[in-house]
Amino acid sequence: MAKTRTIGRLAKEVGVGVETIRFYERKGLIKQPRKSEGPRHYDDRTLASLRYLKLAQRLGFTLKEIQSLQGKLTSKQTFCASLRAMVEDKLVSLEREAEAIARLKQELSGFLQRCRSRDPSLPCPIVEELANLDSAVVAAASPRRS
Amino acid sequence: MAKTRTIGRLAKEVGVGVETIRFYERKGLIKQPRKSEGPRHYDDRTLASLRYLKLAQRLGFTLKEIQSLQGKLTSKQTFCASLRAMVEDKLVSLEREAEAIARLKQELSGFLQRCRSRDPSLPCPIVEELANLDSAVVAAASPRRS
DNA sequence: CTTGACTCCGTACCTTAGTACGGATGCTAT
DNA sequence: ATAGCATCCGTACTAAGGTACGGAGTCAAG
Repeated sequence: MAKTRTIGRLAKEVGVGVETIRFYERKGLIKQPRKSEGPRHYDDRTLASLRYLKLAQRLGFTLKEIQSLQGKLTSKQTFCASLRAMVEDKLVSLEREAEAIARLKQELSGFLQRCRSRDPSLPCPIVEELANLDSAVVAAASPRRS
Repeated sequence: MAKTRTIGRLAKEVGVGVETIRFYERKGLIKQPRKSEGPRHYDDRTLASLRYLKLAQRLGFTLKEIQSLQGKLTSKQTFCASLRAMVEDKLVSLEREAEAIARLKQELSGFLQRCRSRDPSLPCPIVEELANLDSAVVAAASPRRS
């Protein structure tokens, strides 16, 4: 039940690299087993911590956020409240991100639309548009000295 | 018409820092005016290049993409084609990003839902869920030595 | 004539999440 | 006993897009 493993096996079990585990240790995200003459041995708690970390990461939390949440682990109550607050914040910021992406998609689609639905005998309107904006670009595109 | 300005005024006109302009110069994104005894003078072309760069950035292009597009500036034709290809790629990746964000929102909402709609006398189900996953976390939350 | 603002230039630093390197030592299988 | 991995540990590097710092020179106003 209380299995232990070396860092290499732990890495394989969690699906990360050995260097990644060392990196998490340095960051204080997981604890390092005490030194004991030769290779360190990682217990099930550390394995679980790592899995938890990876889950949180998959849910969009940064390592910093995960760490600050670990700092809230004084009681289940405060942990639950902090976790909920964090998830709520994350949802808000995801909403904002989604909106920004939608706006960009709109803008780029319009761009393409104008480019595709042009008179093929005329130059691309987008290029012309940029041309007005950026005479340097145009000069480079059709070199004629100024 | 052919106004010139020092780096500080250029920065203000475009709304970036002086250091940022130097950074773009080092990256080869805008050209540096030739040295002329004392402060360099930036012309309207450079101003336009910067505005163009900032527009492209606002549309979600990285500096690297912007640079590679500048490399395509041999003719309006190839420029137009490259630009269109890039915008199309960007739309595809935005679509993927939007989907990923939607999935995350789903997952996090479900999380909150389960946490909110619980029997208030029982412990938070999410915390319990994490508990099963991470005995180390729980041990830290309600310390009782193992 | 000196203070303050501006410029020039190189270099270092920041964030995020790792990855890579290199030498020393330890473990394992033949 | 020795070849060949694995581990330990510190340091440096990556991408992206800048930001900051330090010293030196220049310019205009008061």
